[in-house]
Amino acid sequence: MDRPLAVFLMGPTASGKTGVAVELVQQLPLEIISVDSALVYRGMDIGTAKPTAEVLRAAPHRLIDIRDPAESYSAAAFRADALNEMDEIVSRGKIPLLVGGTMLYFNALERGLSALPAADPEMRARLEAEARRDGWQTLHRRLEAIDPEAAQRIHPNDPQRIQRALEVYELTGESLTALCERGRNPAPGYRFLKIILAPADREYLHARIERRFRLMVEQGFLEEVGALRGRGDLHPELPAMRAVGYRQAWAYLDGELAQQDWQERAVIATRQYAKRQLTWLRSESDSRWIDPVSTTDAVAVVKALIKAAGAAAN
RNA sequence: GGCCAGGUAGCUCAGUUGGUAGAGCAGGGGACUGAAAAUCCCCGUGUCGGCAGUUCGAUUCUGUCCCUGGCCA
Repeated sequence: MDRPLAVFLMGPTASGKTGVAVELVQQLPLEIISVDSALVYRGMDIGTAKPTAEVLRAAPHRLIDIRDPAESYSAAAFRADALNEMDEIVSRGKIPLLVGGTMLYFNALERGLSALPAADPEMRARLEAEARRDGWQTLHRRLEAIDPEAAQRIHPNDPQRIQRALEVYELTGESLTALCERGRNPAPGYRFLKIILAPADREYLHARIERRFRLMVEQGFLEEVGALRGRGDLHPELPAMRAVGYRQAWAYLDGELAQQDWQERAVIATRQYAKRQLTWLRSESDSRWIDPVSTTDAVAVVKALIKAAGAAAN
């Protein structure tokens, strides 16, 4: 028997992915898995444009609300979780529909990750402290001695990657480059149908982003962030609180951003996020692009693609 | 109406002792292996408000007009 089909529905933020996915599950034997690093967090609903409870009842999404905002998630955790969910869906005779905008997660799922150690909060804190004392440039020079290739690849101004490369070495005694050269996870036992939903017109996307953000504010986005902040155990450095919009709202509540500024900054951050997503999407070769603007019925097109891919299996 | 301060990149501004100008932000392109809605890298020609004058040469000096803000009537 052939490998089971799994469908990717990828796209930048505010491209209408959720709407299409919700319609699809009502018409085809699909089950949705969310591919989104922010939707995993409970209590982050408005600012992440999480589907409403009502929508989720009609079209359940897996891998939503699986973490507290104080926790972190990761590409590796996503890969494992997604593969579990996919197997489960297939065992019930359905097709997994992976919908989202976190391209690293799609990438990790499809192409796998190398055998690297998980993030180690203590090690990171230590490296952070060293960086505060000596500067990241110094740590970058240290990386150069340990792993010249990684140092070549990683810019001296990129603290996150310098930290990760050093963390990997400290934890394993082997360089990031050496570990990566040993390859990645074997390809998952699925056939992937990769669909990209993205408007070609950037102006149009920007307008949608802006409109959607205003809606979020009307729906009480600021109150949502206020409640999170009011918990007392969260802080702006957490992965969850660094999310687009949340970061700016938090800064406003802290008095670091003027009232008239935080909203504009949040919209700007969203646009820039969409741009990064599009950069990633452009490098996807074996995908089918659908422009929701010029396509009269995107749902019908996607549906036909899935049917064709399903038929190809038999 | 008078006086003052401005009019330079999409925005906020710097600057040119006269040799046609550059930052931040925005925007665009790119990278991406356990934080990824993250973290980084690269990209700056614009009648220097209009017209006229002085000058080899004016965005820079002069005149005038227009526009914006403030103060005074």
